[in-house]
Amino acid sequence: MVTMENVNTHTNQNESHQTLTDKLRGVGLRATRQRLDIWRLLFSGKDRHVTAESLHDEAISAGMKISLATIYNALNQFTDVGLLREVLVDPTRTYFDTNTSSHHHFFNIDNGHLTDIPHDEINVSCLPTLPDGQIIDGVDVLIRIKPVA
Amino acid sequence: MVTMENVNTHTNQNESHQTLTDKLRGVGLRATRQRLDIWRLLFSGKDRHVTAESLHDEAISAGMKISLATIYNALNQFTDVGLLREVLVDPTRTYFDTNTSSHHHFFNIDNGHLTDIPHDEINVSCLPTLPDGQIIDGVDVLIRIKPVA
DNA sequence: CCTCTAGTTTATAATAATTATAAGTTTCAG
DNA sequence: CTGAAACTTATAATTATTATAAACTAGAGG
Repeated sequence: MVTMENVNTHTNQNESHQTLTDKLRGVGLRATRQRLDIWRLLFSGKDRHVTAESLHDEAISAGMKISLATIYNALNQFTDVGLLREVLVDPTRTYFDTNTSSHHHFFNIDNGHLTDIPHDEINVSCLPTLPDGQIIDGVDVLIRIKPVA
Repeated sequence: MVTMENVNTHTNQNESHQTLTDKLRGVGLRATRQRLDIWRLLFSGKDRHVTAESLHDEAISAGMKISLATIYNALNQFTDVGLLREVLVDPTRTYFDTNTSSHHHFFNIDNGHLTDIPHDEINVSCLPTLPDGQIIDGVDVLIRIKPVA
C-alpha cells in the first residue's frame, strides 16, 4: 500500500469529483463512491473526531448508502496512509482524528468529547532516556478534564 | 464504596494475613481469599502492569483458585478505590498499573511492553486554557517507542 | 468503448474483551 | 451462632471490531 505524506485533504463544497478521485489515487486507493463520500464527510469542514459508528450514522443520515464494514475499512485505510490518526481515550472505542499534525487532546470524561490542543500550547520536555535500541514513534498527551462541580 | 487515599499497598512475603485483611477493609472491601491472593500478586514486588487475562494466567500458574470474572471485578474495584490506575495504550485491552502516583509511560509498539517514566524525568508545561467550567482530572503522557531498525 | 481482473463493498459470521445474570458461597456484624 | 449482604463464579450477553466470501466495480489494456 502506497503512503503519501502531505496530501491536501481539505475539500470544499464545490471541489470537483475529479480532484478528489486524484487525491484518493494519490494515496494508492481506488476512487470508489463510498470512499469519496467518506472523504467529503471527514474533510469538508474543520478538524473532527469520529468513531466508525458515529461516522456511519452520519453517512446514513446524509442519505449515503454505505455499510458499517466499509466505514471500518476506510477509516483503517485512511489511517494507514496517514490521512487520519487514531486517538486512544476510551477503552470501549477507537476515535479517529482528521488532524494528523503534531498536537494533543483534551478529553472530557463527563461527556466523552475530544478537543484538540494546538501544538504550541503545550510543551513536553522529554529528558527520559529511552531503553536501549529504541526510538520514539510518537508522543501522546491526553489531558482528562471534567466539570468544576 | 469507600475510597481511601494513601493506603500502603506494598506487601512483603511474610506480611500477616491480618494486616492484609485490615488493608482491604480499610478501602471498604471484604477480605476474601480471592482478593487477598490478587493483592499479594499485585503488591509483593516492584510496580507492575497487568491485564485481567495476564493476571488470571499468573494466578492459575501459582495454583490459586480464582475465576477470570473475579479478576475483572477485583481489578475494577481496586481501581475505583485508587489502588490501581488504568492505562490506555492499546485499543484491544486494558492495562492496570500498580503505580498510582503521578508518572507517565513508554509503550513499546513492537512487543506491547509498558514501562514507567519517573515523574521527574518528564515535564509537561501546560499553558492551554481549559474549556469554560472545566478542571483537570489528570494528565497522561504516552511515548510510543519502537526498535531502531 | 469493451473486457477482464484485481480491488471493493457488504451481509453475515466470527472473535475478543468485558460486563451482566443469577445461583451458590462466604464474610462478618450482631 | 446466625442471617443478610457481599462475594464468587459459570455462563450468557454485549459491544467493538475483524474476517469471510459472494457480488460488484474501477480502470488498465486492448
